[in-house]
Amino acid sequence: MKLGDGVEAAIHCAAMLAGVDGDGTLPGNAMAEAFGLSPSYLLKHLKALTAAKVLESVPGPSGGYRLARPAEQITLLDIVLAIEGREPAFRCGEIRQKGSHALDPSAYVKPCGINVAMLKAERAYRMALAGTRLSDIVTDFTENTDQRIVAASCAFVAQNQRPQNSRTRMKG
Amino acid sequence: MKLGDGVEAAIHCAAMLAGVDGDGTLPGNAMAEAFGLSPSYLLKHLKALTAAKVLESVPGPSGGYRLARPAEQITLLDIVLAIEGREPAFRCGEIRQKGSHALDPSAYVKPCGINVAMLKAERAYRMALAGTRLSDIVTDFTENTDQRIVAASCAFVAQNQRPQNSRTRMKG
DNA sequence: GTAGTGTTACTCGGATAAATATTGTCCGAGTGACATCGG
DNA sequence: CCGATGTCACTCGGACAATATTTATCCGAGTAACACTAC
Repeated sequence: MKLGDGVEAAIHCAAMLAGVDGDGTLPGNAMAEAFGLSPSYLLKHLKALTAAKVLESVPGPSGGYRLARPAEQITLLDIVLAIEGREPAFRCGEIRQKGSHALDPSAYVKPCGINVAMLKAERAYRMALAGTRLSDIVTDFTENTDQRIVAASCAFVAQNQRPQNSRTRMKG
Repeated sequence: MKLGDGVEAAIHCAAMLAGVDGDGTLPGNAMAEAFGLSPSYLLKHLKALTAAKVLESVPGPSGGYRLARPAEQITLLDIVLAIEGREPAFRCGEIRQKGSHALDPSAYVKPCGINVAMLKAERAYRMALAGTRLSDIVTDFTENTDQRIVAASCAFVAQNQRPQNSRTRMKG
């Protein structure tokens, strides 16, 4: 029951990407530096988010990552599933029919009650994650966070974002 | 986000232990054989359950394991926490202040909103687990399972349980 | 026949290897920007 | 001065090690039953 460490990084990056203007992008390298992570490792997770259609990637200079859809349409569940995989945490190994006194397979047509209970709990977990949109995270961040952090984050985004439409970045 | 494989075994064992008479015990060896698991490995998890006060262990011949309290007072959450550990799956590494442009620590007094959201979801998960008692599992098992399985399980328990009060087991 | 005693076999408990998943790193493919060259 | 072109640097993407966690195993400590002996 240990959630991968990359989930935290993924959500932070997604929240930061929600702050870029228009369809501009933010390089993974900049985000890694912003959060003190090894760039190569963060790329691994950003790649997973891209494969899950949560982010879009733009190659080449002035490339980077961008949200694949508005922050209102991205939930924490999307991000968690993209990083941790879509299959449930509890996988029933059907050990009830693995024992030495196994019965005829026809006896095991009904699902294992333990599996049902565990999956029910996990469904509650996913429901709670699905109920939190990325835009909620951003709103809560801008409202209930020390304004120094908000200002610093906005400044960082403004300085590192790469506009995509016919404009080059200004340096320094 | 992968739940340990021992959780399934632990719940099955606990449900089986709920079927022993009085304060009789069931050896871990028998349960391992019943579910086709390696005995030495199952002992590890049973030990964890014992340390968490979910089970009680009786050493010596005619010893074994027994529920530490009635099945109505044991929830799936107790078992899961005993096996997987009590700390939450999502651990906030506070990467927001690990970056290169870290601010004064006084800016980070308010908790990270992402951490709050994740912990809220996990609380929902634990609430669902806490809402399912071991007695519910047993009831659902006896009512909504093929009676061949129920009969086989009861027979196995009756044959392998060790009465604890001044009576020795009858063999064969 | 009954009580005491020593042995034995069975139990759980902790410490120790193997396997797997996660974490971390590196190198290669692709692309747009920049400088250079020609008109 | 303007446009085309070649080079370059920066990006993401996938393949490759190191570490941590989980899984599996073995051996030792403890205890109650059993057999034996003495009374």
